Amino acid sequence: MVRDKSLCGSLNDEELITLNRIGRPRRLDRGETLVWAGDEALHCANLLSGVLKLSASTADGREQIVGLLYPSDFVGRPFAEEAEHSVTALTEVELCVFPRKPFEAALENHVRMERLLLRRTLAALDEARARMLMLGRKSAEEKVASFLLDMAVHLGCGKAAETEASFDLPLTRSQIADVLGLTIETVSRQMTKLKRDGLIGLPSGRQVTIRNRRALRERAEAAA
Amino acid sequence: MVRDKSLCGSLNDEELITLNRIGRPRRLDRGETLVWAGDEALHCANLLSGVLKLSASTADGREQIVGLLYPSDFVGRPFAEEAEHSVTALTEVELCVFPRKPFEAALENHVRMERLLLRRTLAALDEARARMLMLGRKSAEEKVASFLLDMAVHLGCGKAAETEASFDLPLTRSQIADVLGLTIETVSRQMTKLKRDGLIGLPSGRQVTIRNRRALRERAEAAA
DNA sequence: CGGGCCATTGATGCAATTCAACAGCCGTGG
DNA sequence: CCACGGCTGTTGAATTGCATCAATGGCCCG
Repeated sequence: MVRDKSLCGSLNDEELITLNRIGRPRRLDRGETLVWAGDEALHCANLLSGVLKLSASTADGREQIVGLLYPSDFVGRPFAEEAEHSVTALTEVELCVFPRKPFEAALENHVRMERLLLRRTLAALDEARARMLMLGRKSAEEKVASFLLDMAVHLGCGKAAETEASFDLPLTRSQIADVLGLTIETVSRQMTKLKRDGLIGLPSGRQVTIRNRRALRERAEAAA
Repeated sequence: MVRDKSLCGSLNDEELITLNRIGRPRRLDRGETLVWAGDEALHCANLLSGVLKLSASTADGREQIVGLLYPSDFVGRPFAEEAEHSVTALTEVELCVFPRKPFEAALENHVRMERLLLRRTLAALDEARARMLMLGRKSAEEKVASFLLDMAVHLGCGKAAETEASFDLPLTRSQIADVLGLTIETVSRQMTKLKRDGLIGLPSGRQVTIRNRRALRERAEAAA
């Protein structure tokens, strides 16, 4: 099913053979990191299952998560010698890893792959920019509300328009804070506020139930 | 000189002919906007001279500038029916505009153009993510210092390592605030602080002199 | 049972926003 | 020519949203 949307998917047989020749499966445990920012960029990959975080940090250790990757997402940065961001598993993760150089060569030889990657990169750029609006201009409450709605969508509890939805957050409070540019405490406080107001339920640590999607969307304000 | 780095540049003659057939020159005055967020995405373009801002805003009107475009940068979003961001001229601007559909067709037929666009998009994504770190994790002073250093680079006063550099900001204080996720007043205060401390000079409204690049870099903290 | 994590909650502090006043600059039109 | 209003930028005072500091409880695992 991942194959349908992934870079490997929607390739023809010949292209698939090429990719398979250079790709190797790999598993990561929760917390393991595949790439460290600043290291030589040796690999690209396709995410098959699980969730990855893409993070950057300041010289003095402040961290910002600059992207979350879900199954079928592309991992890595072709054409760069050095990795700009760290890539770390938030859950157990399965990848299909390609050494970067051969992968780049494959891109050159298979126009459809390159085309596909271009479209994904353009989409990723749109998403990054939407996040810039959130980081720069939203309040803590708006950030947390948007985040929860986002998670619901990505974890598959998205579409069911106005029914309740429950899911398990793959992130700790601290990681959520790093996504939103806040602190642990503020995230926690905003979540209990949303709970007090009946918009969400927090049965246990990582579990979230969206009780009133419409109202939550209102608190997320801003442009979708 | 723009041709050297632009999408049109580094194309061969046959490709150039194709582009020229579909592209038309266009001029924008300071403040004119080429594309409105939410409108149908009709055009792509190459920026020949001047500076453009790319901006997003919340439902209630808060604005965030999500990117600045300089000569030779690519403008627009191929393969999207609707524009996600507004594109507005910060200075007088010259563009080479392509209707989106024909441009997409040209991409399909000219692999090297597509390849070039992919690399640029990947670079833009890196830059957007660097900005996310800034928006989420830097203090007002760090933001302003980084911004000024950035501007120096983009306006060509960049390289001259440790000499003084002067330039004219193409942005008003309010626009700088929209880049940094701050308010006008905070930007103004931080700039006069940097001036008081002797790191920069502010001869007149829009003019800036970088007096001590090294110290300014220290205040910008974080990762470059 | 004890020691890590993780999350929540309260008290306090501070950086940035908000509200407000004012000065310089410019073009317009009396 | 100068008076005027609009726009940009600076500065001050008050306010506040979020960070910081600190304490506590739950949970898992050794």
